[in-house]
Amino acid sequence: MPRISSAERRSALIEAAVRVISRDGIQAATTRAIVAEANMSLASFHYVFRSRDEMMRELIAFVVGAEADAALRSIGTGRDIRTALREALQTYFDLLTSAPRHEQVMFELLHYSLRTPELEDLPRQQYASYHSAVAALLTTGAEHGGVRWTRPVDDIARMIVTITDGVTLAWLADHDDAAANRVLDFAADAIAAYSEPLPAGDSVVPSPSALTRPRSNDAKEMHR
Amino acid sequence: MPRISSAERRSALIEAAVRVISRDGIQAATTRAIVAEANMSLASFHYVFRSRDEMMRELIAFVVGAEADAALRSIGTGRDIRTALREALQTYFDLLTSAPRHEQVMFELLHYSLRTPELEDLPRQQYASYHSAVAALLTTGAEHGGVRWTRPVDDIARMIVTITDGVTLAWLADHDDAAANRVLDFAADAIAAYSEPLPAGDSVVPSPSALTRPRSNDAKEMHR
DNA sequence: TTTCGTCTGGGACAGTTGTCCAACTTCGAG
DNA sequence: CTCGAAGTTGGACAACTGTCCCAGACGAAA
Repeated sequence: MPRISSAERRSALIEAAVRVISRDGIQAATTRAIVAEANMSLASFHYVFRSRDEMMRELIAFVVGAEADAALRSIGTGRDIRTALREALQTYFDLLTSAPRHEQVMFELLHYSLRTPELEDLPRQQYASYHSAVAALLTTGAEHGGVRWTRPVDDIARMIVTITDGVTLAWLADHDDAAANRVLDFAADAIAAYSEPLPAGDSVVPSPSALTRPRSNDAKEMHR
Repeated sequence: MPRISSAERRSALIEAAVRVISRDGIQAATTRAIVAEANMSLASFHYVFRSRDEMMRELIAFVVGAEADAALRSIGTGRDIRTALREALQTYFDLLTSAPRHEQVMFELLHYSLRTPELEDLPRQQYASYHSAVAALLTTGAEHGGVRWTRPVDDIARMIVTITDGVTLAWLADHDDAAANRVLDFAADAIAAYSEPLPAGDSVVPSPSALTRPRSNDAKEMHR
């Protein structure tokens, strides 16, 4: 087969492993299944990875990073903060229903990490990453909506991650779209209750223009 | 070894399997590990179970039933509904922190079922079981607190399961007791907001003015 | 006591797993 | 062109997996 640099092979194998795990579960992500998916020989695997665990570690870091990035792109465009929240949650839910396997993989990797001593520091980082991504989203959303949070953003971010995790699990189990949407309505109400209008003149962004501002360029440069 | 009836052997093996999974994860629950934990010979396994999958199916049913039972025993004793809710959530959280492996096993079994075609109907039943157990709890709690829910109990039950699942996952990942307690405070507030005093005078408890008042958490000391 | 269905245990089977090796091929620097 | 490093390969290894078979051992009915 073609001659490929070591670094390319690493990422090719990781991407192949992600496909295998999505399709058949983490249990099926054997070295042979992965190299078959990547159209490589078995020996290539241990040429670039010292062990399967080493590859798993890189895979998880890669996939968690991508997940946080995806979250950061889901800014709601609603006029008021409640609508913006609901739309962001809907964006996530649409993502879930259109690619359920992806979120399923996230959970499987989490539990795999929790059971693997060499990876036991990863779950903490994984959730810290989620929380800070959502917190950044909340801060941006509040500025756009001309409100401020009456609780620490970190706490509210954790509430949101809590709810999306819970909704995801239940939906993966019973695929009840309507029930999930009712829970998301509830969540948007409850979270929006922890916001209040900014005192006049105190705002960084003038309220009226924020309300009518087009949504185009906002999400880009906000990377924590 | 002693002569044991087929039924006894079944439950002994299932209990041994639960111990193995708790200790080492579902991927370590091999037939050999299970019979070793139960002090049996390997052949005994296939004498009472046609296959490992058949045992897994029984194990999940057994363990999910026990989980729903445990939920039903966690009725809050608070006078107002908000306090009762918070106490019930605290009971669950104490259970989680004192036996984290148990909830971890629940998730692992869920994901195992989702990936096993012959078991794919189990997750739906599992969550239906959780939801109805919590719904029963909510109905009892409302009667006890002299209130009624302003939304269908089934929806509220789903919200609660959503939140406990989410809190559990995050806590398993980062063991942040304080943050979890703040989320549970939030949940109790938000859920209690969907209750209202019974219209007639048949309420056992005087109208609680603190019903929907957000309350800061009186966090107990947390380790770390 | 004999019989017979129920239980037990050791061992075997074929398949899969992670890891490694020795041999082979390619390629660019000297 | 030479040569050594980098890349590639099929095959092997020992360990482990789920499952099965058969020779027994037990206990109650006959």
